[in-house]
Amino acid sequence: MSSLRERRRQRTEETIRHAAVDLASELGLDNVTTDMISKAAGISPRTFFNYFSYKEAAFLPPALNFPEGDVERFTQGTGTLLADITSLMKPLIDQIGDDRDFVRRTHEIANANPKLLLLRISAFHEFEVIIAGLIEKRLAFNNESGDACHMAALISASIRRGFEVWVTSESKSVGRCITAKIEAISTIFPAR
Amino acid sequence: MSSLRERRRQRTEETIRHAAVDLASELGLDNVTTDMISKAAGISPRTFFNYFSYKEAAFLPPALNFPEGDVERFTQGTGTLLADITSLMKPLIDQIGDDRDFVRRTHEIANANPKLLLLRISAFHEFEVIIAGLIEKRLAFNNESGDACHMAALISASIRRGFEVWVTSESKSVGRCITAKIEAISTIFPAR
DNA sequence: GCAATCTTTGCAGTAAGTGCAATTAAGTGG
DNA sequence: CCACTTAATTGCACTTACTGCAAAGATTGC
Repeated sequence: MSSLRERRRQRTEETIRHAAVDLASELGLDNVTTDMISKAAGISPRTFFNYFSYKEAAFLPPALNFPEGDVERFTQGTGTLLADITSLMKPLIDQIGDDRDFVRRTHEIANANPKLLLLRISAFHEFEVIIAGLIEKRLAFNNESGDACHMAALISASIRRGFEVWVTSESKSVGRCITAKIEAISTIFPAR
Repeated sequence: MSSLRERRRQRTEETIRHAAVDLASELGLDNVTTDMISKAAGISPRTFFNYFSYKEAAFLPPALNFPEGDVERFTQGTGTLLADITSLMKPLIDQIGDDRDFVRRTHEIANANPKLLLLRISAFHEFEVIIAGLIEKRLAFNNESGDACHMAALISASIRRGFEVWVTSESKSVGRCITAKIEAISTIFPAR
């Protein structure tokens, strides 16, 4: 479909994000206003709210999406649950990208700001609910029993921790940090 | 220590809470302002913020506290983990109280309001972090191994679901709903 | 290059939340 | 009962987030 328009839009969004994070890294989120961000990004204050429906949204990662078909592949999968979850996560993890420094700075900003931290936490929770739904579908498809909600809780907790390890350390890639934590589940959770 | 002062304070807080919930049940949280709540509660708009640091706080349950000594009893406990968790939860559950209708109304308000829902979710998450800390201590005390974080994820998910069942159904008590969900963990989680 | 469509912007307005200083109420010690 | 301390309530002015609307500017498809 569109092209110039869409690219401009994405570029502007990036510009705003970076202006926001730069300012908040320096001054703390509480001392940064949407006016300051707008000025730094070279847009009008009103335009900020065309891109982000609330101030904090500029500091949150953009929504991740499963690629076409991956969801079906998972819900109808026949491998072990943990292996199939790991495959399902791979493309999502790739969307997090390689800009580790930027992610880390947003993480630091969030850790210093209760409101933003809360938004991150609830994003993880929403994710957990989605996973629970997928596992439920999968169990039904395979005529298996089990508490999808519990499994999702374990998986989501693992991913959250893997992500945290990645952000606060230097070495391994996101993918390796997260898959390591997911694998660790199998020690207390019967393989399926 | 104080007496009249403290009782007055608690009474005012209750009055505000009820005024807030009454209005929001009727009109939806978005259509209720702090000015409206203040007027309904018979206080000045400024006083509202002496009691609640943000509007939504008036719709959240007051913080629950473990009774003196219960934490130590748990971290040094020798029963099965799930049984001891259940005992630890009992007094907290009692603090939720018997005013099921009121709780249900706050629940309905939250379900219709993303911002409030998010605050509830993160309250559960904070709770999960606390539980993880306690389990970690307990494992260390008993020289046992295990991933406290995973166990806490399971327990917190169970409590959350038990609570939800209670709120959305009619029959059983909070305590029974929650303990039932905690017990269900043992089917996928080795007893300790 | 014209018409439809989307984006940006300015402006005016609502409501949340804060800091401060004055007033009023409660607790305490004599 | 009276001073004195301490806490609670309030009014006021102010900042900031966020919205609706309508006008102006840019993009696109034809």
